[in-house]
Amino acid sequence: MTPTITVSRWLDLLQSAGCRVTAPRRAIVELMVGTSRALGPIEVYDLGRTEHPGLGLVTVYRTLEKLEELGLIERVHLPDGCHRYLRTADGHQHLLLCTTCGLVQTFAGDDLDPLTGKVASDTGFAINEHWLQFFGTCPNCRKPISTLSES
Amino acid sequence: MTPTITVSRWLDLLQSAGCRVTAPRRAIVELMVGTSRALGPIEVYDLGRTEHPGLGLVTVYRTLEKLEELGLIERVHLPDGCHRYLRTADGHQHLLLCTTCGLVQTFAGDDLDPLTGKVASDTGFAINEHWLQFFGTCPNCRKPISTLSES
DNA sequence: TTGTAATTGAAAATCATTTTCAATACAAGG
DNA sequence: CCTTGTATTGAAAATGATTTTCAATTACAA
Repeated sequence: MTPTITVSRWLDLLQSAGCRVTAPRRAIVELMVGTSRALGPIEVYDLGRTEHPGLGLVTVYRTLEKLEELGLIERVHLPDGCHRYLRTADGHQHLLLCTTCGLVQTFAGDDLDPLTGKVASDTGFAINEHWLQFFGTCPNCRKPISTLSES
Repeated sequence: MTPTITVSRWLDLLQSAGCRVTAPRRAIVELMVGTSRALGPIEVYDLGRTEHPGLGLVTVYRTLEKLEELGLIERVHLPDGCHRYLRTADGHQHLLLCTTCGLVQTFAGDDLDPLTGKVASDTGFAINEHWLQFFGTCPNCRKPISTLSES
C-alpha cells in the first residue's frame, strides 16, 4: 500500500471514529505514515510545522493520543525513554531500533510460544505480552563521514 | 547471599566509591535489596519513610541515581512507563514482569546469539543490546480474593 | 448557506525531576 | 573522645514535559 493510500485510510479511520479531518491532523498523519523512525512529541511538532506552520504542541499530543487509541501508532520503548511513537506494524513484529537516529525495522524472530508456555508453567504467571527488541546502530549511522541519505 | 550480607556489600561498595554511609541511604539500600518488585521513585519515597521518616524525595532520586551508576540497580521498562528500578540480576537475564504489582522474576531464555547474528547480517545494523521480556500476572495477583502473602 | 459542535492554539495549571542552598552529620585525624 | 572539613541532607525554587482551560475558529451535516 502506497503512503498516499495509507494516509487516506488513516484519515478515513479517524473520521469513522467520529473525528473531523483537519489540516493539523493531516500533517501529523502524513508524518507518521511517512517515516520509519520513532518520533517523540517535540520531533513531531518540529517536523509538522514545516508542513503546517501554525501547528501547536498541544494538538500534537492530542492527535498522537488519538492515533494510539485507534491502534495506528504505538509507543516504542528504548533504553533511554519511552515517549516515542511509531506506526504500528502489521501483525506482531519484533523490533530492531537504531539508538542514534531512531530508525526502526521489524524482523521475524524465533517462535516464542514454546518458551512462553514453559516460563508460564514454571512460574505460575499468566503471560499476555512480550517484547523482543534489538538495539544497535543502523547502516546509515555507522557511516562516519560519507553522504547522508534519509530514509 | 542473605539480604543482610547484600545490604552490607552495597554499603561497602558505596563507601568504596567515595560516598558516605548515611541513614537515608541505608534505608533505600535495604528497600532495594529486599524487594523483587520494580519500584518507582515515589514508591521508594513512601516505603522508605516507614523506616526513615524524614526521608526526602530529592534524596531518593539522588540515591537511585548513584546505585544505578554502580550497577547495583537498573531501570526496568514496562508497557506503561520506564521509571522503575530493580536490583540488577547476576549475569544477563530475561525478565518476567507482573503488570499488576510490579513483581519481577528472571528466567533463562533461548540463546539469542544466532538470531542476533542473522538479524545483524540481514539488516546491516551493529547490534549491541537486546531485551526479551514477558509481561503478565503473577500467581499472587491472579488470586481473586484469597489471603495475600507479600513476597 | 447556515448552525452547531468539534477542534484549535495560547496561556495557565499540573506533575515529575533537577538545581540551589543553608543546615546537618559522617568520618578522618588529632 | 573531640574537632574539623566536606559530603549529604531536605526544603524551596527552578525547570521541563504534559495536561487542562478557554475563547476563537473551522469542519461538515442539514
